[in-house]
Amino acid sequence: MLERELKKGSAELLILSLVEPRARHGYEISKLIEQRSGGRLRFKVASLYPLLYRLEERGWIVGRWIEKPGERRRRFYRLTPGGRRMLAAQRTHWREFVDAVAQITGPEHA
Amino acid sequence: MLERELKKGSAELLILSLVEPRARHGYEISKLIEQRSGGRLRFKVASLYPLLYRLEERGWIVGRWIEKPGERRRRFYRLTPGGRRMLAAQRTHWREFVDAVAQITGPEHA
DNA sequence: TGCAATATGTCGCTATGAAACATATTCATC
DNA sequence: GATGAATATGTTTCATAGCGACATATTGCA
Repeated sequence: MLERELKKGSAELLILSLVEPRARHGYEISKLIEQRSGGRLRFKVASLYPLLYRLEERGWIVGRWIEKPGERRRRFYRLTPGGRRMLAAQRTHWREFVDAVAQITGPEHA
Repeated sequence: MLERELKKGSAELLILSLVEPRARHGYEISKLIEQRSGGRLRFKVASLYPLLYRLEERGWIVGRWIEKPGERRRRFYRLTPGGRRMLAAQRTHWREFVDAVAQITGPEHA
């Protein structure tokens, strides 16, 4: 149960958060995660793309190919209404999880 | 990299934190996690015991059978010096990870 | 021409969480 | 004295998923 909670509460939360304000493509998402975490967090392509497909399968995001002359083709993902609800739930979930870990590992029991 | 960070920073961190102040046995650890998290976090036996063996293999904890008359046999685990160093590293690691997630998912980029 | 950055994708390995199953003891209740 | 809940530890098997390595293609700069 523990790791399941974590997975639902972290990797997916990151993606959903990033596509919330605007549609983004995979490479952009991976760069954003790296930049905003100061290089501490990094998504490998073999993790990121399959995760995007899973999120799309579940109906939380939808991808759309954008092809412009003079640009490589990119697949932009945007949040669906269902994805928005999921994001809200996962934010709460993540907060609770972090609090729980703090309760268990905290110095108040030393 | 992301999930690896999580694993190092959560399940193992919980166990190491709990055996820090005193030696504890598996069942006690599982109950403590459940109690202190208000039932939100729960370790199944099929996760907990193999994890304890792994931590012992790596030399971070050592188990010792305690048998007293009128009591079931229980295996108490205590933190080793190496485990103590690992715990300190993982605490820092976890803090950094949580901060990084906050940076990425936070409202400051909306 | 060559190389870095951009952009997307797959294959195979490995780690691990968890359901289901298994065993045994202590203690309170009926 | 029987029944069952709580205590206590363990294994087998399965599903999930991250990641290293590999593959492909374009843009733009030196």
